[in-house]
Amino acid sequence: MKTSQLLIPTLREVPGEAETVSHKLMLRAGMIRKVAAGIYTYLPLGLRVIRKIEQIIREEMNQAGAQEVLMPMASPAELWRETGRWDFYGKELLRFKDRHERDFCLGPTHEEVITDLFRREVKSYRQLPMNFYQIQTKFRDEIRPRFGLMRGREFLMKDAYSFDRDEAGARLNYQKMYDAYHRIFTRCGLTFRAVEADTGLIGGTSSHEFMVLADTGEETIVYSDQGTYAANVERAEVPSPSQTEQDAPKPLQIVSTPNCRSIEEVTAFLNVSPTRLVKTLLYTTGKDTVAVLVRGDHTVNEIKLKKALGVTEIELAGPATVEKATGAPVGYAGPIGLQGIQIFADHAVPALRNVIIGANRLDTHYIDANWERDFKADQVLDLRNAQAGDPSPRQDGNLKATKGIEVGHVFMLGTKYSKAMNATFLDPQGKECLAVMGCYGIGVSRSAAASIEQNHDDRGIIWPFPIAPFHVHLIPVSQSDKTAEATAVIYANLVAGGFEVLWDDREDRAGVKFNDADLIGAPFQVVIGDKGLAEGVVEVKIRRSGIKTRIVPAELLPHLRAAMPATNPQQ
RNA sequence: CGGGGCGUAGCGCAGCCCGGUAGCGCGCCUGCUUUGGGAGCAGGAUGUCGCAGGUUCAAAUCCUGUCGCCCCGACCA
Repeated sequence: MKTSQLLIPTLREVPGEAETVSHKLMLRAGMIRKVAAGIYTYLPLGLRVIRKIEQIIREEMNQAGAQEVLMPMASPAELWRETGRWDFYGKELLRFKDRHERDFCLGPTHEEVITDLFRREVKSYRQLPMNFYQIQTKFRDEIRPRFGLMRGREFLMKDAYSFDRDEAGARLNYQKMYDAYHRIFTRCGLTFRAVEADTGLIGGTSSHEFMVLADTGEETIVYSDQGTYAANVERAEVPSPSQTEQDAPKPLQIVSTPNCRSIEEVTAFLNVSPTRLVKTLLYTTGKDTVAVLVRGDHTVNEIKLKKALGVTEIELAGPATVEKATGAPVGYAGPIGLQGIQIFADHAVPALRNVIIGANRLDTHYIDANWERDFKADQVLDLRNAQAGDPSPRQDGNLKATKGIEVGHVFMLGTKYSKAMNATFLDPQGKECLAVMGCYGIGVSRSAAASIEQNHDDRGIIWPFPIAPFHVHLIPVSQSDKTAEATAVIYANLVAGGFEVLWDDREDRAGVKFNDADLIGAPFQVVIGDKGLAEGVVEVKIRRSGIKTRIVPAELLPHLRAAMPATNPQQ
């Protein structure tokens, strides 16, 4: 295809709205343009990448026995009320009324719609298992859309839903999807890792996330340095300490700690390590206030805390609440003498001896406080985030931490939705049984962005071959008939050879074309000019390595085919 | 929603503090030259200064309101 037939508005300067590499490069390469916050138009180059990823997904989903459907974007409130998610989903669910004042929403996910289809149309165990998927635009009214396609409000997602006769069947489907996801992301040229994950708003019994490893990722994942354990920190279990500190308890003392509100200030003032402190954080659940104790160098895992409290919303208490509960300003809360509120302690806390804690009084802390003797908690649980250096919960070494971008998520749903919506089938005995479900998502547009995060340099994008918008960027650098003719012949040959070729037929200078080609990131560049042709050669550049090879046009096709592996990232 | 910031030409920005009728770079258009890594010269077009009120002889500039966008936190493919 010629560039003159395509809208590819490359940008020399970086638009001010972009922060991350993928966002900047997608805008600069003319792949996307913003329409509203978190809402984008895909221009021809962007769409071609999306279609490539979709195609890989389709092939692997079909291969894994799933069937493609397409559900509506808008769905009626009744379905969502059946599962309770009309209320539970919150503001992220974009709602509207039709002309008859009936409530609708734009689908953020489609469990309700597919389960409704299933219960209407599937009656017998003979029809099971079934796995439906679609590739469709989702809408989630994100609190804060950002990073371009990375976190849009409108985005493309592949979602699949499996229905099985029993748990064992559901596990089999889950495994099939898990394996298919591995193949999909591998084919997309992504470096990724599957990790244990929290189930969030979708619910269900267990899940894995597929994380593209990138420093700009919004998720933190931990993995064992010797074994196979890997999990999102949201989810990662922290084993209870294997032993208690053996130091002899010293007498409790009260000390003045002027202007020491933070862990940093207290540790600096008293010249101790943060591990010697226990911090007391106050959370509100909307109606109650609770105190949470964690070691000074640990952080509270709010998901674990929510589960412990059996609530869906918690918030760090504001200054007024803290003062009311502790009688002191923020920074001096402690468990000793704390009246009328429940105290939760992370299980690292009881193993400590002679710790420093807030005294519920301005500019004052206790030192050498001891568990049981001086303070205790109503409950002791795993309440903190795992961090690098912690022992793996599978006893297979220690944890390391890294950042990831969530591009896929597989869930075992169990009967959560089939029960709520009465999605049943008849078993061989004629008995009504609930379908056992699973659901499986892939962020299609996010995967494109994630790939750029992993595959770029300071000149632009470096597409892995399978998802590149074009395979070859043809660059005629001389404005002569000779070059024009040679380019036309080479273009025809490459296309006949199965390559997707972008032919830069603009009358721009060579430098402009070279720069745009590097920015757009096709795996191969083929440069054709009078100088080379005089010697009977054209120049092939591999975008990833930058290696240039002079080659006779007749050898071009076999040369490119042989060089294809060099265009992909090494795993 | 809480905290911070920004809306001036297609893009990136200056001008605002201290009101006097809008500018720079890139891009775009025309011509000539140039043509293998973002060309040179000459000429040209483009703005209801986000929107609405208010103050003033006069508002991009001061005041009030409002909308949009970006960044930091809670949500998620």
